[in-house]
Amino acid sequence: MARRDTRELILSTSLELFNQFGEPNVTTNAIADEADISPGNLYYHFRSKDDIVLELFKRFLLRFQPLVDLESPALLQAEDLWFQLHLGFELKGEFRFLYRNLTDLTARIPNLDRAMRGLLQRERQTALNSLTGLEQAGVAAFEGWQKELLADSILLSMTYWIPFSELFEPKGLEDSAAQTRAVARVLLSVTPHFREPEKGQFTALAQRYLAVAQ
Amino acid sequence: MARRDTRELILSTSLELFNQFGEPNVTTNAIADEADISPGNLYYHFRSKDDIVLELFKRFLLRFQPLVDLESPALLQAEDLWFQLHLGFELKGEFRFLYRNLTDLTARIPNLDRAMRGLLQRERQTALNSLTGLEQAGVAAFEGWQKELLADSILLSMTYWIPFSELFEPKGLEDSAAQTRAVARVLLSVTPHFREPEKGQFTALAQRYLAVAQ
DNA sequence: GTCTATATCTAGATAGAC
DNA sequence: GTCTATCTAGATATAGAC
Repeated sequence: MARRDTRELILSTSLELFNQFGEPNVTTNAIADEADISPGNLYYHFRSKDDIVLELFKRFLLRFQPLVDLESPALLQAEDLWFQLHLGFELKGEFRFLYRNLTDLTARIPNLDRAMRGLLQRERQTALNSLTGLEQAGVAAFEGWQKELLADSILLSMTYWIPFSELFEPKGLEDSAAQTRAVARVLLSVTPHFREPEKGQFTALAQRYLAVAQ
Repeated sequence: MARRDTRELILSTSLELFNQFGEPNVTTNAIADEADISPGNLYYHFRSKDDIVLELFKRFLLRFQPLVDLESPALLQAEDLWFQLHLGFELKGEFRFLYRNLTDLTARIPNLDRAMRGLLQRERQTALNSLTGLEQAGVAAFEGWQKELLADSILLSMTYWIPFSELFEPKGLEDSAAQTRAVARVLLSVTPHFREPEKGQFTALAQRYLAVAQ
């Protein structure tokens, strides 16, 4: 097999096993086994297990980056924001092993720690910008620290919704219903700050989201 | 040393190390070392490492239970609810290692999985009851699924606030400021649904909470 | 109850032939 | 590039003396 193909095979197999069983519970031997290659071959392509994790994280970041670094959020329509949100949840679902063991992974792999911290900061800023955009468009009004608090609360949802929902429905994250519910939830945490008529409109929209996902 | 004392020493040492370094990164040898006893002695008192984790969880549960199983939440004043909330966050901070590795711990230890699932369900119910209490007291009004969504969102905060905040301030959980902020956050996620004059009162109260914790 | 010494096992990782 | 065989380290856990 060509050099690149095996490398890709190892990555995709690892991702699958990590997501299914949790990264700490998947050995390099198990990966090699599942990919039908030898352990030695795996270590020809990757220097270490952490190296595989890091490469997967890079792939995740490459696809997530465009969603976080929005150009002019203030100009976006509210609908676009929910769409971005949905894409984000979907992508995180695809790499959900990263979010199940965040603390330990970042503690173990310094490069991942740095990158993840940066990512979270940018996500928070993006959330803030979006709220500001809604404010400037006259759709919503926030007083005092409400905006910052809401941004944190959204970030918490975006970061831990996946492991949280897995506590209740262990295999529920494969279908997209849980992700849809997550989006609706975030949506409904913001609508109380909307003014009419947008308040009623978006509350109804979120309710419909939720109903579909039941 | 008396039988009981050594056992307690092992438990308290384990809790300390688990909280500091994360349970997966603490070996039984390290525990024995820190407690100034031999590894063999440790295994005289506990059959396995999981046994230690489970016993610590039981201790946690014993103290947390009374906070969850409130008798008649509808009769409680709003102030009492925040106080309960605060106590809960404090207690979870004391056993924070449990909440950093929830997924892996529950995957590894079936007994813990069952108990934790039950606990989360009861917490959710308590949150719902409290919101219903506020509703019946005429303090707040919720439409549609807002109440259920808010309960989930509160439960998410109560479950993952600790690991989440550790991502930003790795050593921040030892002081109680982060816990106070967490309480204020939950508080402020509910106040938008309050009616006046309680709305203004509690928003102000939460802001003061936050200011103190900065 | 507590120790020292050690068994057992499993993970990550390497060496060298092909 | 890929394999087989093996090393090494470190973790859980046990045996048996005191």
